[in-house]
Amino acid sequence: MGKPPCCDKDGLKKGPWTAEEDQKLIDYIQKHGQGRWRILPKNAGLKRCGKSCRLRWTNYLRPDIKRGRFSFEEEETIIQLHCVLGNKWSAIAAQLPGRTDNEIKNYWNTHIRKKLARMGIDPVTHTPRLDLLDLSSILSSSLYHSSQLSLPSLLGIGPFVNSNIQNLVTAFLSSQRKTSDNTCQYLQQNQFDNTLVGNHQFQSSQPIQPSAIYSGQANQLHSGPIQEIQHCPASSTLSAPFQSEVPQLTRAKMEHLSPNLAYFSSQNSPPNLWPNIGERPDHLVMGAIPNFPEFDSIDPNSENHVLHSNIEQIPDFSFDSFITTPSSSSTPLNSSATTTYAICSSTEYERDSYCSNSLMYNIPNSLNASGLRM
DNA sequence: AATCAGTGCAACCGCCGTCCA
DNA sequence: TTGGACGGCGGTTGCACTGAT
Repeated sequence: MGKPPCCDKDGLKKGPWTAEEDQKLIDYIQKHGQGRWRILPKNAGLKRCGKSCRLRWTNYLRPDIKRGRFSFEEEETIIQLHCVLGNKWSAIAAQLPGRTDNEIKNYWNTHIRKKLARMGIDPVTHTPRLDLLDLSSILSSSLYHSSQLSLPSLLGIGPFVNSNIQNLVTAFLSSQRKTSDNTCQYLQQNQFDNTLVGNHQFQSSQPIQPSAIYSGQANQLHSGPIQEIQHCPASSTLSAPFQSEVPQLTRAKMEHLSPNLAYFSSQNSPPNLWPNIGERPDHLVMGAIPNFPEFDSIDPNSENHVLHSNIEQIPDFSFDSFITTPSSSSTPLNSSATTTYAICSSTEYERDSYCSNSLMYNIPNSLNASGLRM
């Protein structure tokens, strides 16, 4: 089936590379540069296929590769980006200088995924496993009787993604629906606002247990600063099919974000996409469409690097694309999954127990100080 | 000391998109 | 327009290593 592997050609070696082969490859690339992988092995005197040479170079021999254990911040970045991008390892790797997509992929599969699974979090959706939770009643109640439903939490990413990721999602949703209903726009703006305000609450008070979100307390989480929305019937905001799928909402298909996020990789000094939550930028006021995705300017005077964009430039996203398949998991949400999040420590053991701050509602200062990250 | 299961990671595989003649 | 070359990507495999028994 299909064309045979390139390495099946006679005489081509497979398997681990020897030091001699490595040196030949390094010497050749230093002399001639990379590329032209098809002819490289022949010219370099290697009995390898070009593809193997390219992989060896990009994943191992490249001089700018950072080896060794992933740092805490790198791990956080991976988790957060994966929450948005999914298995777009190359896009994630673009945000982690010196790390290859292969390395990140391996790290995810061997470390992070297992940790999340241990915690009862679906590593695919980044949400607690909801199988036994009757969210439909929660959500239908929220949709029809409350204006305080947080769209990010509805999407199932709220508790695990910092405010900017939530903003990205909200912005996309806003852009998708902005032309359909002015009153909906009003709602979306409030949702966006709520995200910020809500996170401020989180930061200034105790972290909210994710279990609160998923046990029907979501309405309480955003109480207070949130204004009542009187004019936007749920049906105009969420289509009927959407409502019908609400209990299965798990992960926003944010592959669409990749082109936009890829923008960051072209920057030498990536802007901080994860500003301090809770300190709402002045110009992100009611009535302002959330800025996304061009990120054409960064407020240099603010610790909160505000991302500007022109909403009109957002590509045509299908709202349906944000509604994805249900969780693949069948494990019910358990109590351990909801208590671990609040624990935060720097010890190795606890790190392995997955006390990543990325799972907290309040993003630590260290995250900002790291200069992250996209 | 021997065995075995679990883990981590480099390397491979197959598919896909882009480029260009 | 078409098809081959090329490179990138995500998924998977295989093996070396490690720790438990």
